Amino acid sequence: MGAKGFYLEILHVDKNCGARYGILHTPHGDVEVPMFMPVGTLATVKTLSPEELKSIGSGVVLANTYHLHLRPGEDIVQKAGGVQKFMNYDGPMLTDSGGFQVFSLAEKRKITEEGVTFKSHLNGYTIKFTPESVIGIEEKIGADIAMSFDECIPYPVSYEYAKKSTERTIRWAKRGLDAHKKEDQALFGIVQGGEFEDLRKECVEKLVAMDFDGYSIGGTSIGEPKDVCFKMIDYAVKYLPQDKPRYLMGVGSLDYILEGIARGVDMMDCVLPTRIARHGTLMTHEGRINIRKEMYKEDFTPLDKECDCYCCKNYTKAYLRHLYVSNESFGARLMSIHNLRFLISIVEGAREAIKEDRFLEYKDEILRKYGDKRGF
RNA sequence: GGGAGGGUAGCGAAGUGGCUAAACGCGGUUGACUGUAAAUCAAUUCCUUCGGGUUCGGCAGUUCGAAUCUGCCCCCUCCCA
Repeated sequence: MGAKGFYLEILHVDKNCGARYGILHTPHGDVEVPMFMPVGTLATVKTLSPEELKSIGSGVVLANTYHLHLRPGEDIVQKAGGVQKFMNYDGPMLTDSGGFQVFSLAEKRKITEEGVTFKSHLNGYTIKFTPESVIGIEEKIGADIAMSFDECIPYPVSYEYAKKSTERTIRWAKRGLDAHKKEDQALFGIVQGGEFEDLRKECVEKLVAMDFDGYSIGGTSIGEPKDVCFKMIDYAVKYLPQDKPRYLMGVGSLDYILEGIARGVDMMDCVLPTRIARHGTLMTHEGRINIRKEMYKEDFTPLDKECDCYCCKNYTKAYLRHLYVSNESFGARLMSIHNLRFLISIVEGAREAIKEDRFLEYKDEILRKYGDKRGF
C-alpha cells in the first residue's frame, strides 16, 4: 500500500515513444508530469523566494537530507513544522537521501554494509548515515517524497564494483523501506547498476518487488558519455512498472531532459540551471549566453526575447551584465529565474506535445534549434 | 622662483644590476559546471609565420649583462613662495 494522498495518474502516453503525460498527486497538491524540479538543497533554491519559484511554474522542489542534517539539523526543521513550512514553500517537496554525497564527497566518507561514515565538510565531525537513520531524518524533514539511501556509483567503474555496490544499495533499500513509517510521505527506491544491463535489470526487479511509491534512476549524469546515460535510462525504464512515477536523477541540460522524457521518465531535477545562472551562463532560445562578455555592455535588449519570465520581461542584457560584473546578488537571482523558467517552459511544451502524440517532433525541433551543438 | 616625490603591460601596483616578458589585483578573452563542499573553478592576456622579436617616459652612457646605475631632456603630483 502506497503513501497516503500520493499516486501518479497517467493521462496519456505518446503513440510514437515512451513519453507520458500525467498528474502526480501529492499531499501538497497536484502537479503535472513530465516535470523539471528545481534543487533547493538547503531548503532554499539559491537566491529565489518561494513566490518566484511559483511564478516560474515550479512543481516539486528538492531539498537534501545530508545538508539539512548538518545544518540546521532535522529536529529544527521538524519543530518548524516540516520543510515546507520552514521555507514557506507550499508546493510538493522531495528530499534526496545523501546518496549523491556518497559520490560527490567520496574523499570524506567510508562505506560499509551498515552504512556510510562521513567527515562533515563543515567542521570535520564524523556523521554516520545508515539506510534507517536516513529515513528517520527524511521523516523529520517531512517532504512529500523521500529517497532511499543509496550509493551513487561513479563512472567509469568495474563490473565487479558496480555489482557489489548495487546489491548493497538493494539491501539498503529494503532496510529503508522497513524503517519508513510516515504515512503521508512517499518513498522511492533508487535504481543503480552502472552501465550494465543485467545489474540495472536485477536492481529494478528487486526494488519493484518491494513495491516502492516510485522509482528513481540514479548514477546518471556524473560524467559518463551521453549514449551511456541514455542506455542506463533504457535499461531501467524497460523493467519499471507503468503506474509508478519514474524520476531521472540529476539531469538538467535540454538533451538529457528531452531524451529522458522520450524514454518515459516523469521527473527530473538538476542544479545546472541555477548553478550556471549564478556563474553568468544562460540558456536561451538563441543558444548559450555568457553574460559577462563585454559585447553585452551596451546591449539593451532582453536576455531572451521569447521568454516570458520576470527577468526577460523587465531587464536588459546590459543591466544583467552590470549586476554580474559588480557581483550583485540580484543578478544571480534574475538569471536563476530565467534559466529555471527556460527549462520549465520547454518541459511545459513537452507536455502539450505528448498530449498530441507529437513529442518526438517536438524534441527534435527543440534539440535542433537550441540543444546540443549550441551547448546546453 | 624654491623644495619634495613620481613616470613599469588596458588600469592600479610590485620589482631597484643577471633567476624578469616583468609578482599581484582589477579589467579583457576562452572554457567548465548536471540527485549543490560551487555567487565557483580553470586557462589565457606585449607582438609573432612560434624560429624569434620589441619592452618598463625619451635620448645618450656605464657594464659581460640594465626596468634597476650615471647624465641630459620631457611630463605629472604635492608643498612653500
